[in-house]
Amino acid sequence: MYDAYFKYLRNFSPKPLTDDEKALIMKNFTPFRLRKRQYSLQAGDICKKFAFIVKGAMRMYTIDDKGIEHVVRLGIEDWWMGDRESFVNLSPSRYHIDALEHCDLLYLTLEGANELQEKVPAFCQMKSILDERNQMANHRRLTSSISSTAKMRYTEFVECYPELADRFPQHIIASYLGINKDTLSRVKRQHNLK
Amino acid sequence: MYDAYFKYLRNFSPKPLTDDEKALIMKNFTPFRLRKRQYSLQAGDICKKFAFIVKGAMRMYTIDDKGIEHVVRLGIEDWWMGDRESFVNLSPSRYHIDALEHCDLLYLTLEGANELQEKVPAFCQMKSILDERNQMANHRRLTSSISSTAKMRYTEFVECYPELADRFPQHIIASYLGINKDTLSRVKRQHNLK
DNA sequence: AAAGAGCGTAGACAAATGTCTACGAATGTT
DNA sequence: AACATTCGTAGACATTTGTCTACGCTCTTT
Repeated sequence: MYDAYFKYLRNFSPKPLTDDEKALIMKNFTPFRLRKRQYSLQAGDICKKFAFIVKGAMRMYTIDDKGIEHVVRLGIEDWWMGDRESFVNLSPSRYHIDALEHCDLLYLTLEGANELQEKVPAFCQMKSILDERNQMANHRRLTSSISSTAKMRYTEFVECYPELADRFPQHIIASYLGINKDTLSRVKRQHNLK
Repeated sequence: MYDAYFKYLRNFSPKPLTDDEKALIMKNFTPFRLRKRQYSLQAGDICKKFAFIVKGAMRMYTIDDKGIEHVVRLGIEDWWMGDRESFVNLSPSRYHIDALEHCDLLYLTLEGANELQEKVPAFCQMKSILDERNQMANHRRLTSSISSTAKMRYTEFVECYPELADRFPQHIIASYLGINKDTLSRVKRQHNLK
């Protein structure tokens, strides 16, 4: 389990981890197996653990007044999943997180994250790089959501995240893109004809 | 000019600045007066300076293939304005930034930012808090853009940023919200009737 | 005062997207 | 094998949003 994370860390810092660092990581990451359809977080609860996805597929979403689900984030292997706002501020989350496939996770608490950030440079490095990337990705998603049609948004999504496009069911992707599942179906049909 | 920024910093760190710190800030921030309709950044250029707005109102936007402007960010007193991706990566920006009113700015270069981050704890503190906040604000904006109608988006916007709502012309706000200016006009009309 | 630019509003129409219902294929469950 | 569930597709229709044109108001500039 932990090897997946050690390997992942090498993407951010080429320097090999010391044994002490590995021990710290193993101490602070708790392996967890989340079964399909099981919740990792329920809206109203505080997000006390951030998940590193070793294997599987997850989503984070809200449910609005009309009972409609809106997918806010998707994640598969090597992605992180959690409600950052709730995690950092210890505030109740507005989001649900659940598994769309059986998942192998490594759970990290806030204290764990803080300790690793202090004592494991590679982790700190990872965090700051991810923060930057995340910020840019969100920004791009926002721009495209504001200025593009449904068809363009879907095309961009497939180009940008091909792994996600065939991993998640279509209605989930539609929700992620902020469009109706029927609309997405239509868009794909018209797209194929050209 | 600098006093505005010193005062602003106190929101992030109560500890008063030392004279050395003040000197460092004054060394790295360049005052600049940007007149109405003047550009601070043109798409294609590298964003070499980040602006702290002492006074005035600015916007950042793209122009798409059809020549339509899409406002990505708005800013007034005590806000920052710049294309972070371009600024950090020294990559050409896709955005324009200009002034909607006469502006008094404090310009900061990347080197300046790095020096301040190293040597002025209050600045570093400010940056990390702003990063967090910015991330959350973007996330909220994204969620609302994906899951809300035009009317709801406008209502949320007014609640969240009343200062912006009456400071910027309506067609700019419409663009910021990702809706047509005519649609926003309609939405407001219907809103007032209820 | 005159002319022009910027801005908000309005209405008619077009296009995009949402809603609803139904169906069939694939999959999982018993 | 029988059954229920999930998922994608399709078409008819409603609603929302965009497009275009026109008008009037305000402000600036001349």
